[in-house]
Amino acid sequence: MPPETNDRPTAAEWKVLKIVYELGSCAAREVVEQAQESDGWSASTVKTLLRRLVDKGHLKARRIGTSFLYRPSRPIHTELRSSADALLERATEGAMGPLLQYLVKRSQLSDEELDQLQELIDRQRQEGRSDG
Amino acid sequence: MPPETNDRPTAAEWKVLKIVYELGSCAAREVVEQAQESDGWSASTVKTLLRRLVDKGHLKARRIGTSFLYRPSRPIHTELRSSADALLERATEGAMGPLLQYLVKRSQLSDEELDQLQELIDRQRQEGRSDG
DNA sequence: ACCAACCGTCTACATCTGTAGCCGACATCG
DNA sequence: CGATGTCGGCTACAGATGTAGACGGTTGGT
Repeated sequence: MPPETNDRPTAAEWKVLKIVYELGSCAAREVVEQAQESDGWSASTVKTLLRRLVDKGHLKARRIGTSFLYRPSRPIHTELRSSADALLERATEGAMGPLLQYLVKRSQLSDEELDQLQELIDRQRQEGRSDG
Repeated sequence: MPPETNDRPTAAEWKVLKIVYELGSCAAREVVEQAQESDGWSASTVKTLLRRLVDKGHLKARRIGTSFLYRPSRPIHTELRSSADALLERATEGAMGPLLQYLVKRSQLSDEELDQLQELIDRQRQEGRSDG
């Protein structure tokens, strides 16, 4: 099993990575179009970023005739957790509470998601009690 | 008022920035000590990072005799929100729910923080209803 | 068979990052 | 006053990043 590279995507790479996540499985051209619209990048730029993402292991490229079909190597949750970890490392004692409030506010969660978060919070209270 | 530079701290810079946040207001030497312990960085490296953080506007340096007293330019929440924004930009539709669960789990919030988050969630439900 | 459109590859290059050595100024201990 | 330790400043430099042009192969039309 080719090891999951752990080199994180850079900011620019994340933009195209996100596009691929949204498109699912796609050709370079589709990504180029999207990126051109949203960021004004040239085709070359996008192609370079796609290549680097493949090199780093975030994308898989499957050859189809003359071109490639790109798709994410891992579920987006895995990638996002990696970004989230950076946040956890940066937060000082007591900073996560307010930060999470900020995130929840801006996330516009659905009722269902709010319910799930709610349940998790209840569970956390339990654990907190029994844990010290 | 000198404008808040919007150049975000890099990963390495964040490490020393965090140390300064934890120490409050401190001399370079204290930061160097901490960083040496936690990351094995040379004094030079830490000094470079401090300087860059000052250049970018994340730290203020006040001259005290021959040396400097460093302190954060803004509350850590402001800096963290900036990092959090990156996360929000990266998340695709429906990805924030699970991601927030992950963050809440790893954050080990206090009962008080859990209560506040809870309240916020309740408020969010209200808004969601009236908002569509 | 030829030309246009398209595709991925190679190359380029200014900047930014990570990491650190060396130096001169000042201070501190004798 | 001289030796020694500190401190910030300057310089360095390899590797990562952001951004893109040029090129050669292929394909689809005519």
